[in-house]
Amino acid sequence: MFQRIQATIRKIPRGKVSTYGAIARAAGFPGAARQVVWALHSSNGLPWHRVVGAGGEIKLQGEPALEQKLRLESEGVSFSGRRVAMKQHEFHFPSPKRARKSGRVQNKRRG
DNA sequence: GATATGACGTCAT
DNA sequence: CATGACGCCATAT
Repeated sequence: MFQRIQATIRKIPRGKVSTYGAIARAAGFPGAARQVVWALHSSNGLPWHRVVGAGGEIKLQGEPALEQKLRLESEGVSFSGRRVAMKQHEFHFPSPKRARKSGRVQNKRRG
């Protein structure tokens, strides 16, 4: 479980951020945003600072909140007041769509 | 099993 | 935008 979530969090590249819900979904646990938190609590080498709340809002408080903002800015992430510029840094996880190995296109329907 | 907790998300006021 | 309420799920006691 956490292993899956942690792996998902690690996929977040630098200069990008994601939300608890999105991570949970990408990990395969829609609605398990709280579990993402637990995964973060696990003292691992996870890029926790790249995880923010819905709308790019930093859910931390006090010093940790400042730390995350500092770390993100250090990666080139811009802020809109006290929130992350999601429109520029929201990381979209790769959809689990069956990848076509031979560059084969999917059944394209006449449009 | 029940209760309490937690870096959440969404809706209603 | 701020506050209140509910839903969600694993963990700890």
